[in-house]
Amino acid sequence: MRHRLKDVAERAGVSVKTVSNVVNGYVHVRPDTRARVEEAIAELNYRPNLSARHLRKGRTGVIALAVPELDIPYFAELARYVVNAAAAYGWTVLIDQTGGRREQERVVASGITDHLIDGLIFSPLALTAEDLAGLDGTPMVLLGERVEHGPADRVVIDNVTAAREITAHLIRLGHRRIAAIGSQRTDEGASARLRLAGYTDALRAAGLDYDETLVAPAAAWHRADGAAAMQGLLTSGVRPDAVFCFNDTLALGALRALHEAGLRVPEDVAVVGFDDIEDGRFSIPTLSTVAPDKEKIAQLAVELLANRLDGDRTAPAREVSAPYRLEIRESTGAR
Amino acid sequence: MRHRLKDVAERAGVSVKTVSNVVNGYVHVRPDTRARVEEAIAELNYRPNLSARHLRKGRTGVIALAVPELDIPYFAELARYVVNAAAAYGWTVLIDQTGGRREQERVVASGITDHLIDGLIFSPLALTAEDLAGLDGTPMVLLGERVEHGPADRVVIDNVTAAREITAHLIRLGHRRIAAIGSQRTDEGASARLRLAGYTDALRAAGLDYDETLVAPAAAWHRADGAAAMQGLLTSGVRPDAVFCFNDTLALGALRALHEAGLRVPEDVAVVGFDDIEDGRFSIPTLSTVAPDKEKIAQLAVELLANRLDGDRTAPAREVSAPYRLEIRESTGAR
DNA sequence: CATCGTTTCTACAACGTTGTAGGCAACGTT
DNA sequence: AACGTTGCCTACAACGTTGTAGAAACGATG
Repeated sequence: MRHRLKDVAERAGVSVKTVSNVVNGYVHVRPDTRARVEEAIAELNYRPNLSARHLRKGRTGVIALAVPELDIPYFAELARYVVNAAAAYGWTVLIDQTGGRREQERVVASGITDHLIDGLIFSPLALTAEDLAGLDGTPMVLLGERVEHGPADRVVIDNVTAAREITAHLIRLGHRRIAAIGSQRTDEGASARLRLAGYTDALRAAGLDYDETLVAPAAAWHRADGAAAMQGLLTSGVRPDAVFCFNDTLALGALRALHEAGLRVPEDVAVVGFDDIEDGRFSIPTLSTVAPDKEKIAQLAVELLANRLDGDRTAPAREVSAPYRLEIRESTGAR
Repeated sequence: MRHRLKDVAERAGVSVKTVSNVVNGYVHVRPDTRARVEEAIAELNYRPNLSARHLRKGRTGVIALAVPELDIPYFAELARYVVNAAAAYGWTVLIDQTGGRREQERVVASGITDHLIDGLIFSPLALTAEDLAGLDGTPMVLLGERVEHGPADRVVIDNVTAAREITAHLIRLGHRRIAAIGSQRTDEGASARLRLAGYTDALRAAGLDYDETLVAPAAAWHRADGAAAMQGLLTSGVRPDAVFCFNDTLALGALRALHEAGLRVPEDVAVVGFDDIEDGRFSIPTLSTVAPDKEKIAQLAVELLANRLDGDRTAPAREVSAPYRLEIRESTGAR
């Protein structure tokens, strides 16, 4: 069924290599020969065998994107942009789901896949710098702050400043008892640590006290965790006038919990999130948030990977920063 | 850096093939030889080259999942389940995003990828049965009703009955002017056609008139389209007492538009969706919906593909049906 | 002791592709 | 006329793996 270079070659009456040259756009092929070969290719519906090509060339044209969970909207949206950015290089993207488990992340990083892919864009949750240290193999670009001084290129956003700014926005609106949802005790969650730091920075700058009872942890950052954390705050008697959730899904859960408690947003409690997922543009109320430029993040990641693939693989790791902006919507009083 | 069978063989003092036999769990290898080989494998951190293996065996252990858009929550959730179901077979999933464009879907189906993957699970939006007809190549499982009598295995849910049931639920609650959002004029959108049929069936069964002005088209099925369609209905003066949206994102958009128009849900207008995405479990109000068993859909799809890969590739196409249930929440009055 | 079957291992070829080296014309230059 | 250059093409080997065929060692059987 499937045809090979050899079949095309026989049909066109040339050598296998000449067909290969036509397929690869090699210049020195006579126009009539090229035409004959192309005709044969079309007739047989020939398509190159990528595995064989890879085996020979060492390149597949496939990169992997590894994220904790695909049904977290932030990662789904990011995946979309990565796929698009990679398409500009003619690459296909293989998407891997690690579940945020360290073991699975290690498997992905150390490359169960690494003979199949040219490079890896990786958003780790649980992996440590040591896990990454001993890796030979596949060029890698890390997303986020989880691995701070690892051996690989990274794309980050300035979490501390962004968190400070969105908290300052709440303070500017007159809020004084500002809760934070999403802190994490474990070593995991570098983002959590940085966003918490930005939050406390903003409080300090405004002369407000840091009140530990206003800070609620969240094991994962799903809607259910946000709802539970908000409920926890309310039933424990603390009565915040604003809440900074460390991502949008937490915030959507918090909105829900506030609604169930009969509190109005933003009149009784203002809410902000982080990530700018699409849900937040249609929720009731719409959600004020930090909007990282996901398209840019994806482009930068793909670009770093491309440079690494074509260039010096032993060059020192680079770190680039992607922009963000504040997106003020109804949940902090905009209308 | 990367080691080959040959390196392991030299280190263990055996032939290349013996190492291959150990790697593949061949029985007739003396225990001490096996131990020596395994030691060498561990020391060199050997991992087989998948491309080479594929070239030789014709199998990669990689399947592809092609969906229109990853940041449509339904597909993201489905992708998660497919990845998990595939893991049970030791398969990796490559995720492809077609954008729902026919050209791109055709490329995917006819297999730009098809030398790299063993099989394809495909959720087409725009593809026709003819596009699929002439395909040699890769075993394929289709999701949904888009291609009705194609040459490939399919997993479907009974859209007509499900739509009829959720509409009947609205009628049972006393609603009489029930709008529908999501119809599509073009040939695309088999789901739209079937869900519309279920809707009209339910009206007819209850002796209600079909009122064309209550049916709003939606080009795509995003939140923004749902909001626009709902707004359109309201400004055109029709005043429904309930809305059946053909998927949940449309419904979330409709909720938003109703909110902006000052209408309460469910008191003034009841709303139902279709898909049971996570957002609908936390939206305000929470969303009544048809909940297809996504995990089951994924499992069935992977299973069909496995049968096709291991079994008779020319056997007639099979079609299996996945269950669903109604999930009644606040948007139709539950509390 | 000869024969046979089983276990354990090896050599070789092949999967489909492309890089390298080289050959043969045709051309322009001395 | 001899030479080098260029354009076009081919033959061969190699990428890392596994299936096939068969060799060598061993024990069991008659």
